[in-house]
Amino acid sequence: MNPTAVNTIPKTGRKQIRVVIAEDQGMVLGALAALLEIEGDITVVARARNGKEALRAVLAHKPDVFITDIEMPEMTGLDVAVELKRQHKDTRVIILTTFARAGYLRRALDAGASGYLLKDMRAEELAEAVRRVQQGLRVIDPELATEAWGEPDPLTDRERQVLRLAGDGVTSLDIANDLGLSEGTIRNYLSEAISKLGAANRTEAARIARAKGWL
Amino acid sequence: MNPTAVNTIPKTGRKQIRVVIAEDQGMVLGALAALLEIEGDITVVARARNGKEALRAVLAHKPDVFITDIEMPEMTGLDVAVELKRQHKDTRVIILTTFARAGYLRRALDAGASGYLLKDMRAEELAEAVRRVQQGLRVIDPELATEAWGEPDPLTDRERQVLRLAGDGVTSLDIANDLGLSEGTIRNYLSEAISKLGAANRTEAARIARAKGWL
DNA sequence: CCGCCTGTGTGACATTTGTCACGATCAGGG
DNA sequence: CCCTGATCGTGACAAATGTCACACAGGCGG
Repeated sequence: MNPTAVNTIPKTGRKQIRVVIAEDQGMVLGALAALLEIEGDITVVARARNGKEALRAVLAHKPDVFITDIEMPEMTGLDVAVELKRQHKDTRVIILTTFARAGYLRRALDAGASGYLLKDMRAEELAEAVRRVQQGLRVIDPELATEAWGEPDPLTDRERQVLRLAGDGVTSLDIANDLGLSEGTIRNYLSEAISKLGAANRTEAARIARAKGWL
Repeated sequence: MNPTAVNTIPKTGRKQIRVVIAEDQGMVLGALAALLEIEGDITVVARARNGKEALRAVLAHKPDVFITDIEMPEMTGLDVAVELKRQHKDTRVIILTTFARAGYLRRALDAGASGYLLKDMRAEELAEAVRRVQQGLRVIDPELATEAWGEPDPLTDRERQVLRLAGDGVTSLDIANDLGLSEGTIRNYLSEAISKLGAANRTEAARIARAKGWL
């Protein structure tokens, strides 16, 4: 069974598209590389298993396209994108992630990413997206593109920070000591966050915020 | 050992190893298939994106090896393995998952799985594992193999059930109504679970239990 | 300069949560 | 038949949590 064997684009004709891939799960990283390599017109010049490694690889190889996961050790894929933008590198960035969260997409676009794909799209679409992006087009998952215009994150930085800890079961008092604030203040932040998110308590609030990609 | 059995397997010489893959993320599914196909001695005869589809595919194609994710729609990879065992099918099962949880491994072995691999292993190891498993060997992630013999799940069914809800932010009273019990009873279960897990509160307890794969 | 928002803090109060001690029932194993 | 463990319950108490009202600082836009 070889559905990907044939494709519209000539495999050998023009110059190769050079790609760097970053993904923390080794199995997925290797598999994605294999997937792109069999396309013929795409070459994977480097692989990275965390954000810092990825940044180094992109700076060193100056690929046409950089494909990256978001949640990685050391540095987030979004952080890497931001850094590349800051340095005015012209490598195009494709975010490839599990999470269909409006918050992530928004941050990705702010970071100048050219693509935002979900891992549960069809595998064939990845190579196609690489070609499109290399030509200067944008490739955004269609469902997300609309949903993203939904609700912006209502939380302030402090509220987010406090809620993240509370959601892991850290106690108000411990959070206060961690951040050098008073316990009452922490309770106020949590109360605010709970009401903004329409939750019944800190745990539910954290769950909601996480689901929306705000944490 | 049989003289015809070769250690270093020639990529083309022998008969192909027939494989079915199940994985809900299309991108990963396609990529894994590509990864195995380039090995030459492995053929992916079918792909599935959920548990039921996977079960049908295995029954229809009777492959040598069945590679499956755990967390999938419709039916868990573990459920599929259990069902195959129940029907005395001799397809070998490899569980391929993100989660290094002792609880999952234990259940996988109970379900008669021949392999338990983590997605963050090196990609090359997958094909090798397929070959080993087809020869009747077991392939278990080494770190897990030891850790799994560590702690068994200390929670009772009720405690697990209650903790799962509490971890999502459901209130003691609501849980009580849900399950038709008294609120005090719920608090007792939670208190027990918290102390068994060495946590400071329900939220942390849920986090710990989830991390261990007990929820 | 005047609001307005965020960040920070206090104090008071009601509710929820966590702990303990104590029972009762029921099933299964030795 | 007795012991054990899981299940379910009550009552009481201490601690954590959630809500409100109020206050004061700094910054930013109008």
